[in-house]
Amino acid sequence: MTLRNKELSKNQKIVLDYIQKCKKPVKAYSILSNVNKKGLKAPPQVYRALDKLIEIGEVHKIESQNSYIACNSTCTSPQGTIFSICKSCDKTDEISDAKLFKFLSEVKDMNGLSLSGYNLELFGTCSNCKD
Amino acid sequence: MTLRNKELSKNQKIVLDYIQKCKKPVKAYSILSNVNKKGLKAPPQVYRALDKLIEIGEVHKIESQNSYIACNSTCTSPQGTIFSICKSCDKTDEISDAKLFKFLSEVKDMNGLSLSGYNLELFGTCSNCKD
DNA sequence: ATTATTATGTTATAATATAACGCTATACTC
DNA sequence: GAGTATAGCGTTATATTATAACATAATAAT
Ligand SMILES: [Zn+2]
Ligand SMILES: [Zn+2]
Ligand SMILES: [Zn+2]
Ligand SMILES: [Zn+2]
Repeated sequence: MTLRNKELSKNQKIVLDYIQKCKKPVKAYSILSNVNKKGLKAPPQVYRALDKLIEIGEVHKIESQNSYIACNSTCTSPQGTIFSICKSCDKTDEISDAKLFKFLSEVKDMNGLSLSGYNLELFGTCSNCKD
Repeated sequence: MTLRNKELSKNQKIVLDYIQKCKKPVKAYSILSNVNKKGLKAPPQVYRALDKLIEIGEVHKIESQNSYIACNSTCTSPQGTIFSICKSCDKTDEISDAKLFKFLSEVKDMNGLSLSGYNLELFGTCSNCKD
């Protein structure tokens, strides 16, 4: 049983289900208010679920937006993530460009740093907003 | 007169001076308490200065840490930033690897996104912490 | 000089995230 | 299966990060 397929707890399932239904990244307090009817009443319940889901790679945090998005399953490891983010409409996609992954993963001993992970956020305008 | 060399206001100078003195990224409220004696008394004064300094490229935000660091002057544009971050001691360096810059800047029309900027945060262990 | 723009000082509040505590469920191990 | 370790839950309170709003002052542009 991989980390990823590990049995999730009740709250973890509820939070993951909700995030997966969302097209766009969602904020923690928005998750909270949307799963309120499922019994989650306070921030720690959401944040604890998020911590676990992020740890096992089912969810990623979009750092520049303080928001959370479900992994699209194409990322090979939770340690390396790449996102394209539309500054106009917030459309956000996890990118699985092999060349980019390879390039970043091969950044060895950059500045004396022995690399264990990375996060790349690409900003721009999506095709829908371009017109 | 370039954007970068523009005359700064009093509060902007105070905040930039302080950030430049710091070896590591600093938090907004830490800046606030450290420039208190210079007359900045409330968060908006710091955040407004930060907004401007970030806009002109003198300061960058380390998104994963909610902290701020002075530009080391090697980055060509405020729109593309790369940092190496030690997870053990928070040592953070702005990286100016030409190949990496070039590679990222050439990510054209990734996922339909027309790129206007990016931020890459590399995590790992610095040489001091490696032992 | 008039006007537009930018910055300031201040109070209050919003938004994001964690500490701490007592309790419960589950897994492990002997 | 009893004992014990680990992970999760529910709850209250609080810490941390950031912005809204408003009145005033300084600076730049016409
Ligand atoms: Zn992923
Ligand atoms: Zn868009
Ligand atoms: Zn820079
Ligand atoms: Zn270190």
